[in-house]
Amino acid sequence: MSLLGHLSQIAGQAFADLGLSSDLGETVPSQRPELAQFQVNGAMAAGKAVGRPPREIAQEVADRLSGHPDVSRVEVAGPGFINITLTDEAIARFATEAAGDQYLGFEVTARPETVVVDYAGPNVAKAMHVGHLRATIIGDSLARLFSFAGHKVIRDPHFGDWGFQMGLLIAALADEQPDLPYFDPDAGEYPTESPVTLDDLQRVYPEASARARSDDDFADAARMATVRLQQGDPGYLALWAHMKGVSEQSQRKDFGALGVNFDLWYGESDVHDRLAPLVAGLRESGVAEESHGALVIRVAEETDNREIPPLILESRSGGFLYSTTDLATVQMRVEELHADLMLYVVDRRQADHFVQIFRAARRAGIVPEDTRLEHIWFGTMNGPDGKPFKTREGGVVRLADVIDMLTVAARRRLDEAHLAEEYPDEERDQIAEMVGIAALKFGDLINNRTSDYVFDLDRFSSFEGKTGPYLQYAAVRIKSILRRASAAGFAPGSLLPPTVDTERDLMLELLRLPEVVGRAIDLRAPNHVAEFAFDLAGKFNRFYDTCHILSEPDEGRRGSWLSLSTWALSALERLLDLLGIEVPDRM
RNA sequence: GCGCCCGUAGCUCAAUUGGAUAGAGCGUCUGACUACGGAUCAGGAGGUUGCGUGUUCGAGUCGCGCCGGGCGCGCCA
Repeated sequence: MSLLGHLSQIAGQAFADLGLSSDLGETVPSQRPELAQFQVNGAMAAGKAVGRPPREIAQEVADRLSGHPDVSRVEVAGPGFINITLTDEAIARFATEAAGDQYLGFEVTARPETVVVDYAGPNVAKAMHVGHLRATIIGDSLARLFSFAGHKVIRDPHFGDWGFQMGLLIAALADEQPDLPYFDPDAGEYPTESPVTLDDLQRVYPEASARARSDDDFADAARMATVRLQQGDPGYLALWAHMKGVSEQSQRKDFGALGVNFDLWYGESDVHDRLAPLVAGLRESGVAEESHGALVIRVAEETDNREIPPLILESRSGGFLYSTTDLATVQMRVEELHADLMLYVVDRRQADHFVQIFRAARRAGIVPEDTRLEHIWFGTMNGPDGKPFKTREGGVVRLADVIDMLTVAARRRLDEAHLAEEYPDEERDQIAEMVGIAALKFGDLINNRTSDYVFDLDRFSSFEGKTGPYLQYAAVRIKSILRRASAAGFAPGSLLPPTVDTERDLMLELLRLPEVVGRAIDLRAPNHVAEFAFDLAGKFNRFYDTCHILSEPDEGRRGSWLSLSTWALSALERLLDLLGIEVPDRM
C-alpha cells in the first residue's frame, strides 16, 4: 500500500476508535512543510457532524497516533489540523518498497474495465491541424493513464468519413470534373489510383462548404449525394474510398510524428450497417418520431434549464447525420467492444451534442445501466493574441508545420547550448524531434484541461523553466550520473534513512506518486501528472545540488543515493511516458 | 434572449474539489561554478483571487446580484 494510503488507514482507525467514520482519516501532504510532512483535516468535518469542538477530536486522534512507531511527531494546530511527521526509518522503509515496485507504489485496479477513448477526430479532406492537437494530446495521455491503472484501453480516433461533408465533396467534384468515371452509371471499373490528392480535397472542401451556404441548389445536390453514397452507389463508394484513403494516409503520418497510436482505426462508415436497422427499430418502438420532416429523438427533460434540441437521426432528405453514426457507434462499442466506460475527448463546443447522444442512448436502451459515457471536454488553444491560433494569413496551421517549427526551434536551441554537437547527425535529428514534441505536449498538458490556453511558440521554444525539455534534460542528467557511477564500479545499495533535507524531500515527493496518478485518472486531468513531474524534477535538482554522489566516500551512503537516483529516474520517465513524452539517452 | 465556461502577480498558468500564510514558470533584481552536464541551484520584489453580498470555525473554490470576455443554441462535424 502507498505511504499516504497507509497513513490514511492508521488515522482512519483512530477516528473509528472514537466512533467516527474512518474516511475522516484521509491523509495528505502538508501544506505547511515547515510544520510537518503530512496533515489530516477530518477532525473539523467530524466536529461539525457530531457537534463537538474539532480541536478536542483532533487531540484524541493525535493521542492515538503518537504511539505509532512510524510517527516521530504529531501535533494539533489551528482549528483542528492534525500534523504528522514520520521517522526517517519509516520513510526509508516505504521508499524501499515503492522504489522496488514496477508501478512505483501505485496500486493497479482490482476491477479492470474496458475503456474506449475516442479522441483526435480526424476528418476526410482535412489535414491534421492545431485544432486537433489538444484532443490528440489529452486523449493520448488519458489512454496511457487508464492503461497504466490496469484497464483495457481501446483507442479509437473515430474518423469522420460518412456524413454530409462527403456529399459536399462528391457534389463539388461532380461539378468540377464531371467526366470522372465515378459519376458514370455505366462505368464498370474504377481507377485504382486516387484522382484527387489531399491538397485537392483541402482546397475543394472549404469552397464547397461555403457554396452550400449560399447556393441552395448545390446544397440539395450535396444532400442527394450524401444519401446516394450512404445507400451504396458503387461509383460514389469508389470515389469515397479514394478520398478517405488519401486523408487517412496523411493523418497516420501526422499521428506517427506525434508518437500517437490507435488500437482501432474505425470511422463513422464502419457502423453503416447498423444505421438502417437501428433507426427502423427506434421508429418502431416509438423512441424516434417525425418532426419537421426529419426523424428525431426528443431528449429534453423537465429539469432542463435550457432548451435541448432533439437528436436528429435522419434528415429531411433521408440522409444519416453524425448524430446517427455516433449513436450507432455507442451501440457498437457496447455490443462488440464491451465497453464499460467511454471517454469522448472532444472540445467544449460539442457539449450539447454529447448530452443528446448520451440521453438518446439511455432512452433507446442502447447502453446498460452501469456503462458510463463521459464527454471529456477541453478549452480552446489560442494564439499569443488570445484568439484561436491561426497563421499570419488567417488560415489554419497544419499539424505537420507545428511539429516542424518546434523541431527547428529545438535544434537551434541544442546548437546554442552546444549540446549533442559531437553526436551523429541522425541521433541529433532524433533528439531535436523528441525535444520539440516534448515542448508541444508538455506545453499543452501542463494546463488545466478545461481552460483555454495560449499556444506561444516562442515561449515553448525557450526550453527553460516549466517545459518538457527541462524535464527531459533532468532525466538525461540522472542517466548520465548513473552511467558514470557504473563506469566507476559504484553499485546502488539499499535506501538508507535520509540525513539531508533535500534527500528527505525527494523521497517524500516520490512517495506521493500513487495518489497523484490516481487523482489524475479520477479527474481525467493529465495536468496533475505534468505538474508533479515538474516538482519532482525540481526536487531531484535540489538533491543533486546538495549531495555530490560520485565523490561521496561512504559506500553505503553513495549506494543509497544511487538507488534514490535510479528511483527518481524511473518515476520521471514513467510520468513523462504518461504524458506521451520520450526521454533520449543523452542530449 | 436562454444556457455553458472563464476572470488569480507585469505576462502565461496552478491551486490536493471548502482548509492553515493563494503557488509555479517567464520577466525583473541579488547571489552561487578548481565537483557528478549552468537547459542548474539559492534568494528578493511583485496579490483586496473582476466588483458587491451572503453561507461557516474556515471561501479563489459554494449561493445570489452586477461588470467584462469566450463559446453554444434543429437537420454541418
